Amino acid sequence: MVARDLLGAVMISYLAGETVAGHIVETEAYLGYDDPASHAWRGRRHRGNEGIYSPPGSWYVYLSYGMHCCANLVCGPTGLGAAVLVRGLVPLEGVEIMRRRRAARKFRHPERLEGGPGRDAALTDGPGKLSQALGITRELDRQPMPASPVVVVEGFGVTDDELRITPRIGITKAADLPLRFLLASRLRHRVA
DNA sequence: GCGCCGATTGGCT
DNA sequence: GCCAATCGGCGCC
Repeated sequence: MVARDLLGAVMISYLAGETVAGHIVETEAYLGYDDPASHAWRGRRHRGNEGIYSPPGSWYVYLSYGMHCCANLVCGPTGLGAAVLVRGLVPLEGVEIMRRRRAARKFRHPERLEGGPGRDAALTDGPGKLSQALGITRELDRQPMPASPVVVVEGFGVTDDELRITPRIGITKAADLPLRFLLASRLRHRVA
C-alpha cells in the first residue's frame, strides 16, 4: 500500500533554487477508475487531469478550488489513474523559506506569519499549504518524480503502533472508505 | 451558454 | 461554525 509507505518519508523541494523539506505525516489513496472520489473515475479525461494517467512515479498536480495546487504521486499501473495525495508534512528544513512563501499569498493579513515556537507545523498541514510552502505549481504535473525538482526519499520507519487509518476527508463521494493514512505521533487538530 | 460544485484555506460572526 | 475567494469541469437548457 503506497499511501502507507509514504508516511515517514522525506519530501524535498529544490524549486526556485531553494531547498525545503518535510516529513510526510498524512496521505490519502485515490484508487482510479473504480473510485468515485478519484479524478480518474470511469476513465474521465480533461485538460486538468491528464497527469493522473501518467506512469507510476510521476507527479499529478491539480488546481483545487481555483486557487490551490495539490500534489499526488501516481502509483498504479499506467492508465489506471491510481494516485496518493500528500495531505500533510512536518517541516524539516527551510522553515524560513516556507514562512516567506506562505506569507506572500495570505490575502488579508500577510503579516500574520505562521511558524515560531511550536507553530511550524501550521506551514504544511494541508495539501494546498504544503504545495505553497514547497513552491509546487502545475509546472510539476506529469514530471517523473525522481528526475523532478521535488523528490521523496526514505525517512524514518513507521510502526503499526503509530499508524492511523481513517476515512478520507473533504470529499462527498465514497467518503466511507478507510483510505487516509496518518502518523499518530504527529497528530494535528484536523485528525478525526 | 449558464449555473453549480469541489481531493481548500483564511477570516470573521 | 459559517462563508467568501476563485476557476475549471460538468450537467443541463
